[in-house]
Amino acid sequence: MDIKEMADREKYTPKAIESKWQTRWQEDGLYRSKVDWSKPKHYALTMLPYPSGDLHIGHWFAMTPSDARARWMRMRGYNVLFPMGFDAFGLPAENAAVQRGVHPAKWTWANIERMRGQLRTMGAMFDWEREMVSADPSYYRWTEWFFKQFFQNDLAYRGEAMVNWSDALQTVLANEQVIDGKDERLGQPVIQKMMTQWFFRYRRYADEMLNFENIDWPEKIRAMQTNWIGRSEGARVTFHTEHGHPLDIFTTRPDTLWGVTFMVLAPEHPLVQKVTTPAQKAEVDAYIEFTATQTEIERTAEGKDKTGVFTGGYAVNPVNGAHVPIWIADYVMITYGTGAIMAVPSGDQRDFEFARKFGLEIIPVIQPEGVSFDGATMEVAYADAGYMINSGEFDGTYSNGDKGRKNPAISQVIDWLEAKRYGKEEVNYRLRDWLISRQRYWGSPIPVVYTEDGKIEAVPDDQLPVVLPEDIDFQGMTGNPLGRSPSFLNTTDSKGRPARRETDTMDTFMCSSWYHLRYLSPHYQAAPFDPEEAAYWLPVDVYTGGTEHATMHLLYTRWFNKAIRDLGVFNDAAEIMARNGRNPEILLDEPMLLLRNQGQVLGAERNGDVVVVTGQREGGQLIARRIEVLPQEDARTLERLAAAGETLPYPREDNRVVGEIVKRTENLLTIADLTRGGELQPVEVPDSAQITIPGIPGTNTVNQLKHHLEVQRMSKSKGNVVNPDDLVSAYGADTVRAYLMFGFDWEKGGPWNDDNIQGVVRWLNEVWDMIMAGPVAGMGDAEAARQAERKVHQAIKKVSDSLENFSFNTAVAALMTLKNELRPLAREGKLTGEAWGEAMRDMLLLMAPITPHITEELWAALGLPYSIHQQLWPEYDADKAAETMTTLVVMKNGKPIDRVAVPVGIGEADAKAAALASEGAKRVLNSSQPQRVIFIPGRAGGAAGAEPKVNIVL
RNA sequence: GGGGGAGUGGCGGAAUUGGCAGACGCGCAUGACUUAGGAUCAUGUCUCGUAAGAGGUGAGGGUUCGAGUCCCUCCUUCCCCA
Repeated sequence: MDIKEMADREKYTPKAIESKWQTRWQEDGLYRSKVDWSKPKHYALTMLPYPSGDLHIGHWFAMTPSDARARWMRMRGYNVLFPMGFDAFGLPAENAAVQRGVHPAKWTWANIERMRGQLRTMGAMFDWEREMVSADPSYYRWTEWFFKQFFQNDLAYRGEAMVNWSDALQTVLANEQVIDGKDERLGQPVIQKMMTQWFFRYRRYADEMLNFENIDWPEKIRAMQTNWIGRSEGARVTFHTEHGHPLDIFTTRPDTLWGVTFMVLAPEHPLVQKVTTPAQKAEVDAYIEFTATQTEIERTAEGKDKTGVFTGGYAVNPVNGAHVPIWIADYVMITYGTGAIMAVPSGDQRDFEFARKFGLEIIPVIQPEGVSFDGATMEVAYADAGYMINSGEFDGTYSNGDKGRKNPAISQVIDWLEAKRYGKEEVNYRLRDWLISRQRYWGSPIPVVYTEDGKIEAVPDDQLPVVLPEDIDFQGMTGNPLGRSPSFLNTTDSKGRPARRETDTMDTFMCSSWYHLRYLSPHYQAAPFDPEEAAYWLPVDVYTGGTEHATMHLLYTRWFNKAIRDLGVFNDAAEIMARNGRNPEILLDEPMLLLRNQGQVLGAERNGDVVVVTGQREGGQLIARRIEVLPQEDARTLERLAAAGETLPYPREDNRVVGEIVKRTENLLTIADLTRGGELQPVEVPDSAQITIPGIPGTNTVNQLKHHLEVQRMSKSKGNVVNPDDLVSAYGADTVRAYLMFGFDWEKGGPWNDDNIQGVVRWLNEVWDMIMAGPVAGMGDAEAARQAERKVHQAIKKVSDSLENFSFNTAVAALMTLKNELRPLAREGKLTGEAWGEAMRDMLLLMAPITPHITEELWAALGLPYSIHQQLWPEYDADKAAETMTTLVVMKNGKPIDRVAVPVGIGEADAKAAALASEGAKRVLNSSQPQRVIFIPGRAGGAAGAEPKVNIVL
């Protein structure tokens, strides 16, 4: 080995060591996870990626901290399962086929291959032998099987429904996939269409899904799911038309029934034709036609102008016999409740606005004490607590503003309605059944056939999976691709007669609703999962991923789990569980016990140009004559001077503005003027203005001026994508991992920032140098050894607590602090070889989950036995972490005024005496007597703020 | 309009039960070593003040010996739902 090589060896070169250890770990099966009932299990799961072709920095941000935590659990003695796979069905593959002529399967598998390689560079402890790919027939065989289970047990049905149809995607979408009337993928308009589709009985588990008692999920997700399910308690009440047709409505406010002054039907309501009078018919028909062009969002937007048409018909209110006009209006949805509402304008703002617009009567029925409402003069609806009025025998009953039976007025009215048979108590949900049909190719087939006589038959189990055909031409075709494959389409039914296959495929959320089960035994043939594995590993202990799945994946997967539990799919596993002393009653109700969401890494912020604008004042704004963009260095210098409050080379002048462009709208610039303390200044740029930009010769235009960009999602078109591969080759995986954990609040995320990574680079270099330098010969010092031990144990506590709480940034900070503490001790030769070795050893162990490669390399360099990742987490010892001396903080009225060194655990009397004797106390007391002296004892652990305090109250 | 977050230095961000606000890091400043420095090392770095000291966590009020943390009012902002 020559000198250069030796020098290189002494430097930390991640590239050399990372692939070496990754290969070794894989060869040794270091991360294989096997059932072992003698050890406690821990199933850590992070949401699987869609194989779009390239790993994104967001994947690293989601996965590597989860990996660190899984590794930490493993070091604590848990048998950890941390699998990875691919959510491989979906539209992008099909789009690639259409656009580039690549078969979706080919495109998908090539991407998977590429992403596997990228995932490996993370150095995560994924057990690749448990990998699953949802587009693999060995996987979707069981997706189909689950569909059959649902189909055969009345959880899946074919139904006619108004669906969201995307012309751009040529398929229907679930409500969750439609945002503001547009599809969430392309942002193209979605229209309403009546179609026959496959549904799952999503509502069947609505109430159970509202219960989060036994799971630790973020408040935010629970709120979103609760909101999405939208349970409302109330009553169904039957009105009748004047012709005697029953007309059911659902209301959450039966206590306001006496205030009904009109009814509103959805334009699609079947009774509309029956109640419409000949005189109104033309107007009604025209309105119905108009409504059909509106999206649901447009129809229900709260601020919008109310529209509607009188049908000419009347309904009879059962509670008081009143005849009220029947209207139709687009804000009533045929899909919600009964498609008809009773309108109580005095108690509902939308009804109120409608009534005012069309001159309908308003009758107040709930009135707070001390107020007297008059329907003719009310200005807004009143929906809060009050006493019932104008309500017959219920007058004077108190309605407390609550919903459902918690409101005594509602409760009494419901009982009364039921006794009189006018209506009955009912619960309604916003949640609609799960629409799973997609008119696409690249998804799991729906294993049913249509017989000649129009019956639906499930494909027998021994014929599963129904495999996607290969002979599809994707280019230039519209409509459902499977319908174009005769080999697929034509089949036979159970009696051997010709039959036609279902050509819809399943929503990919179906695939991702059970992937955590397939990881348990991806090669198992007899069932979707091996009950022996399930009994041990289930449920998922920690699930991490993004909030964007709150009402979709995370709600679907809960539904799926409950449905298959009730179908007995878990029965064998439950039995084995019980035999091993685990309680299946609770453990199999929910798929994931604990959920945590990471935030999003956003594109880097971009600075705007710093400009010097001269021109003429006109009113508040400057009309530019000349705009000069400053070169980068000058701009930075200027900003630095301004930040430091120093004199700028440009004094403040009325006809000049100097600063960064923070916004530009057409020809109007907004500039944070440095000569005016950053105050925002509007600057108008006429075409005649002379603009100079360094490096761009010739005439420049206002369009070339760069304004400060908002922090935003990374995307190729915005040119702000951070490529993890580039980062890894520049810094190494350990640095990227540690930086992602250190530089952000993990649950929050934030804009990417290149500069801050330097801190992590220095940290790892210093750790490397410190250990490679070996112990420095010197006099071993007992106090120094004690100090090293103390700092190590304080770090054990801090790092453990941080990882436990997903507070990855403070875990890294604690490790950096430990390095800072140990380094002078090591360098000055104050530690014996033994004390040094112990401290380095523990420091590496604490770092191992976060930076697995460098720690493995240094572990080996210390001559310790392979592998560091099979070692136990150092045990925290509070005695060893304890300090002997601490700082007593002397305060005056809660503000620190002095500090005194005192022994840890100082008693109240001693502390007070020491405090009163301090210089600071003498000064503030000035020989007067304090009113009160309060002692706050120190806390254990050596954390900040744990010191004892004495507060002197003057 | 309803629900859930968030607001702390130039920046990313810390701060168990109310108990030294600004850990850790970036950046910056000064110095050292260098042919050189976008390397490394040392020191400093909330604001005002030469200092003693005073002030300080979006604004205002309250509870408390003591509030970033609890309560009330308001402002800004992000997300979800309508």
